[in-house]
Amino acid sequence: MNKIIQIYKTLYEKYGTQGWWPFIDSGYHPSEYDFPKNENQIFEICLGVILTQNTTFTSVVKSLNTLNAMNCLDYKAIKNMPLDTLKNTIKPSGYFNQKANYILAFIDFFERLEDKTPTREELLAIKGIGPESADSILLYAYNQPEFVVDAYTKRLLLHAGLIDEKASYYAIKKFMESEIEKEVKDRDELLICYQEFHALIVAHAKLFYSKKPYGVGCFL
DNA sequence: AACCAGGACGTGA
DNA sequence: TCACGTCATGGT
Repeated sequence: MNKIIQIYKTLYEKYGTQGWWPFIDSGYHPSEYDFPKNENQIFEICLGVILTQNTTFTSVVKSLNTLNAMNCLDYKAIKNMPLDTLKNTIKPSGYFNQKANYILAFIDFFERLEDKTPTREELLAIKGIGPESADSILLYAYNQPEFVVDAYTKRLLLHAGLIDEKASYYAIKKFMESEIEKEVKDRDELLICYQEFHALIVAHAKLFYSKKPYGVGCFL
């Protein structure tokens, strides 16, 4: 058993299943993996992914709640909103000028997609969708086994001495995927592992890797 | 008051 | 390719 799997098991035993991705009406869904249930939930995840870029999810929830109260938590309604109204609604999530346009660009793509699963390259071609957002969308909205790397992941792995300071997003992603796939062979099991692992890293890092010096008190 | 948040883009070297 | 500035609100 390699170190990455050891870290996963330790975090899983400590914090349990995280139930990502959370929805506005039903919240987190620990130990339930039959998600998303419908197209609306797929879009809600994608919307949340864009809004949470470099922003706390509690700020994103404010924006999503407001949209929900306006009966605008779906792509058709958002597409028909005046741009200034959309910007105002998502203002608590920060970068509202950029994110409003990112959301509209994603909706254009989403409409053409029908019910197909997008590729990573297609997602990366959308303005506002970078590596982490593409992987988050694939992992949580489309149940594709793509490991998500975020600032917390890099911090944790750096502190554990498992990666180099200047390791790229893609290098870290492939490192994690190859280590995990050495142990997890079943595709469904792999998907759940990727989904839980990223969520567990965020849960753990919020406690030990959000303020400098990073990693103080970390038991890994 | 400074720092960080479930990053991405545009620019210049 | 990559380092750097910019985008913006909100919590600690």
